[in-house]
Amino acid sequence: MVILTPVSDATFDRSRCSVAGTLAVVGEKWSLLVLREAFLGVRRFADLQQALGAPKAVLTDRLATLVREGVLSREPYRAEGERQRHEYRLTDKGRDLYPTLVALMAWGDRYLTDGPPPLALEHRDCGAAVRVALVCDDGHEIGGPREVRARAAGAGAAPA
Amino acid sequence: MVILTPVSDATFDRSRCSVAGTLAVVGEKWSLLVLREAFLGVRRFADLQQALGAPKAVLTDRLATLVREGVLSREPYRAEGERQRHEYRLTDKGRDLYPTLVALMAWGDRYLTDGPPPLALEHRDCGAAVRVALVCDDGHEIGGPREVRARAAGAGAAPA
DNA sequence: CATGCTGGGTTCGCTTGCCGAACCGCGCGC
DNA sequence: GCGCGCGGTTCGGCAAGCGAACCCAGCATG
Repeated sequence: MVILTPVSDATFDRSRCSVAGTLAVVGEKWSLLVLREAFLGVRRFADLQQALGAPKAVLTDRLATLVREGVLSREPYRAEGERQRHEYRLTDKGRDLYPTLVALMAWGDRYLTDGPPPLALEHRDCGAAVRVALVCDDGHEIGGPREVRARAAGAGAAPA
Repeated sequence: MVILTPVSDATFDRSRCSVAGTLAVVGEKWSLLVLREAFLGVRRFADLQQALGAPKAVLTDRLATLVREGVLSREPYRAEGERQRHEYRLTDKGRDLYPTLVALMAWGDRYLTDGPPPLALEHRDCGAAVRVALVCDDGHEIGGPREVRARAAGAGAAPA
């Protein structure tokens, strides 16, 4: 007897869910905040540490993970009369996490902050405010989850 | 003397950053996965527990947090000849986290999965695939972080 | 009535992770 | 050579996550 959730859409293989997978990469504490700093242009260990206030050991670990996962790259540089150091910069893979960060920020701006948002994003070309939108490939803008249907990949019969 | 990072855009007050704030609400382990299930229509404790495989105690705690934060509501119900139970359902505040989940999922679909995504989202009206996009209020679609400028709230030309 | 079953938790040890502070090592300027 | 500062690593303590065991209400069964 299989007592699964009675919800039709909910019968898919959680173990390979993309949300879980992404969280396995960037879901640990500090990871997404490191990326926020990266998007703000912070690249050096000391600057990250000061901006975040995270323990050095944790920061070291998070950076190593993000580099290993290909979200950041660790590249040598040397400043005027100093020894060689490394800096951490976003890869294309990392840059593609931008919408996720913006979505998190937008929610916080709306529900956690009163008054103007602490950080405003504007389109470099036209100066207008930037926001995240759900759209479908036919060009419709989507208001919320109710307008969306989820379909599992093995949409025939896949017992878990 | 304030020694902040030399990076121009990076000088804003991290302590009230909306990304950090949002993560304080949904950034703990399992929280976003609970919400994923919620968006799939899973509402009952036992169903959540089975779907996620999280320890009961943690799940209890996450649900309580999400209810306290107003992301979920805890509502009594009673099924045919059973005693009264509670179910957890998304509030509007919770529903507004949908783009965040979709963004996380999209990234995982792209970089973590080969082949078709485990879960496909389609527009209920037209059947076309759903994706998350960055747009500006003038209607331009934005390709990535390079096209965006961040401005701190306290900075010079900030209209209230 | 006593008994058992089931859903929704709570409690209990154990392990893992996070934390701040201390320590270390390399390369540079002196 | 000496000291210094960046970029870590190490260390002890605390908090969170973990699976398993336990608990309690209420319905069903005998």
